[in-house]
Amino acid sequence: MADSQENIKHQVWQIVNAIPQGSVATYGQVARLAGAPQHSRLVGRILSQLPRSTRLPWHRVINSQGKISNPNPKRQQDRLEQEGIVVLRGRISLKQYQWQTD
DNA sequence: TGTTTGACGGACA
DNA sequence: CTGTCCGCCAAAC
Repeated sequence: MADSQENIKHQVWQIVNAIPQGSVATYGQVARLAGAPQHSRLVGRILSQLPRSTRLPWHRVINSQGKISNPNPKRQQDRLEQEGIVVLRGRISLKQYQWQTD
C-alpha cells in the first residue's frame, strides 16, 4: 500500500511518546523500534513536520553522536535541561541518558 | 526524470 | 576530539 510510510509515521509518534522523561533516544533507535531500520532520516523529517503546539517529547530524540541535530538547538536544549538532562557543549551523554530498550 | 537536500549513521583518518 | 566519505531514503526542486 502507499500508506506504509503513513503507518511508520504513526509508529514513530507512538514510540517517541513512550520515551521516558529524563531519557533520550537516537533517530536510528526510533527507526529500529518502528521496524524501519535505514529510515533514521525519515524519523528526523517526521519530527520536523510536527506542529509547534505538539505535546510529543520530540526534544528527547538526538543523533547517534549524542548531539542535537535540531536546527534550533537552543529550544531543544532548554527543554532537555528542564527535565534534568545535562547538556555540555551541545553534547549529551548517551551512556547516561539513553533510553534502554533492548 | 535527474539532482539536491536533510532534525541520520557508521567507518575511518 | 574534528573532519571526511559513503550508504541510505523520501521529499523537494
